[in-house]
Amino acid sequence: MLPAQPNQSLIDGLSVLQALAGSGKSIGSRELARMLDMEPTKANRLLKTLAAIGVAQQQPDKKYAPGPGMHVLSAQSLHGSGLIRQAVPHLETLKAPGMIVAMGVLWRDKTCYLYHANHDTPTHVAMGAAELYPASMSGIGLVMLASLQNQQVRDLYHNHDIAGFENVSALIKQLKEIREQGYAVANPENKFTTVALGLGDNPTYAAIALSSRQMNPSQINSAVEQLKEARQLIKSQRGEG
Amino acid sequence: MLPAQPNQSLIDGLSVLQALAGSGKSIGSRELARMLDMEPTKANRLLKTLAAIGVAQQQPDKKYAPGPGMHVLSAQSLHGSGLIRQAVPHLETLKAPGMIVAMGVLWRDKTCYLYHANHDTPTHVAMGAAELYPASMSGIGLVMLASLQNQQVRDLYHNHDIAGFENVSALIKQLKEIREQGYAVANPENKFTTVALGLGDNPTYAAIALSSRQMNPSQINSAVEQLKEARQLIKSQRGEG
DNA sequence: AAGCATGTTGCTATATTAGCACCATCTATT
DNA sequence: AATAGATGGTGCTAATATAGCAACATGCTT
Repeated sequence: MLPAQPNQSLIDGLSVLQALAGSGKSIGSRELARMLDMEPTKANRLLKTLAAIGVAQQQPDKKYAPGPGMHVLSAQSLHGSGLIRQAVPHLETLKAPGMIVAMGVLWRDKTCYLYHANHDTPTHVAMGAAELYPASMSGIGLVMLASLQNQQVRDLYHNHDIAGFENVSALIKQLKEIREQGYAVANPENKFTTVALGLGDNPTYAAIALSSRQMNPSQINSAVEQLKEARQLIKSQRGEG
Repeated sequence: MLPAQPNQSLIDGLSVLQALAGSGKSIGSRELARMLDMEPTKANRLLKTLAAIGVAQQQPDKKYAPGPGMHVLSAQSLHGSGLIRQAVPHLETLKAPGMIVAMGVLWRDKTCYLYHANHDTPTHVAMGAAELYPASMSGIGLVMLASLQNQQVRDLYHNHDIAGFENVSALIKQLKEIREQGYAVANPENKFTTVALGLGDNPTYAAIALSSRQMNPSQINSAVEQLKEARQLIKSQRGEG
């Protein structure tokens, strides 16, 4: 919830930072202003401020790219939360041919993968995933959505379409089911089945998932058990157990 | 350089974000205010703003911890720059018993390691390094400092002690040498020898290094050659070659 | 050369933040 | 149980920093 006196400049600045980090290439200030529907002067000043503190850097062609500070931020947050360090070893034991192992968080109405691997993906590629996928169509996203209150979900999708669902009520109905059974099953495109489980309660800070070609009920059960075991191991390593 | 109209709120907000990411534990607003020498109301409002957009999250005890947005930022910047993805495979080939392989960037007057491994460090641990070390005492830091202009170095250490050097002039003298020979050799504590090489020119965005117990001149040469080879491979993969 | 897009700045009305005083809540101490 | 101190959080108004127009310099394309 917003404080009594939210800092709008910080919010805008971080939008710019996100856009810069997510774009994957260098970007000019007016171009970015259009992307974010922002006044160009403002975008320019925010970018230049980010560049001054090293989080962005300005290239010879005057466009802006992520700077060393962004890597520092990234490395420190990876390290600081300990999530990756503690979870990855256990995720790697779940690897198997034909099976995708993933960990992710909810970002607005998207799932952001922090780890995404099949059995032969090298670790550094798995960790560099960062793909964004509609939350309502991913197992991880559904589990994370289920950890929110219904009103928060309604706000999130206020005036937006929900990929894979007719309307908010249909989504909320499925979230109720997920809360009851404690895990989510998703079938995007009816080709892959994903089973997902949340990590941590209040707040659920991330979720882990197993995915493979069309699973039958007994395979789903087995995936749930594997995920529960991994969750337990991660929990105890994080000192929550 | 700062723009005509820098955004102070954004600068302060990112200091808070950095502190939060770097602290490794949850932190209260007054505590953080003291750390950053900031007025407590301000710190509180910045933190709550960060929490509202998901970059921080408030825990049941009301303290603040890094939130999912920070992981998103981290994952996107890791992925977006491509640095890790493109460099790590080549760094891993440099691994050898007794040898430390590292990649890092300059952050203010510190070296921040993005990758730090000996021959048996698992990749996900190597990538979660994020240690901060005085730049003037690390090979990577010296190489990155050498890529700055002397005046920038002076500004950086204005009114600060320089670990390992008597004064700025002594440091600048060594930087000159590094620029001439194209690589840095550091001997912190006279126990380990580190050889480091910069990646990219104008700007030098990162540096790579090999480190082991006391190297003799021929070992240093061999390390330089290995690093040059790795740099060439990384460059061409990044499309700079 | 002309036209257009871009990065950047100066300027001032305006919206936003700073920071004090204050409240509610929690914990530790008496 | 009462008290003292710390904390997270808010309301208020003076003081300040930002918004956004207009404008300039520069580079690219036609």
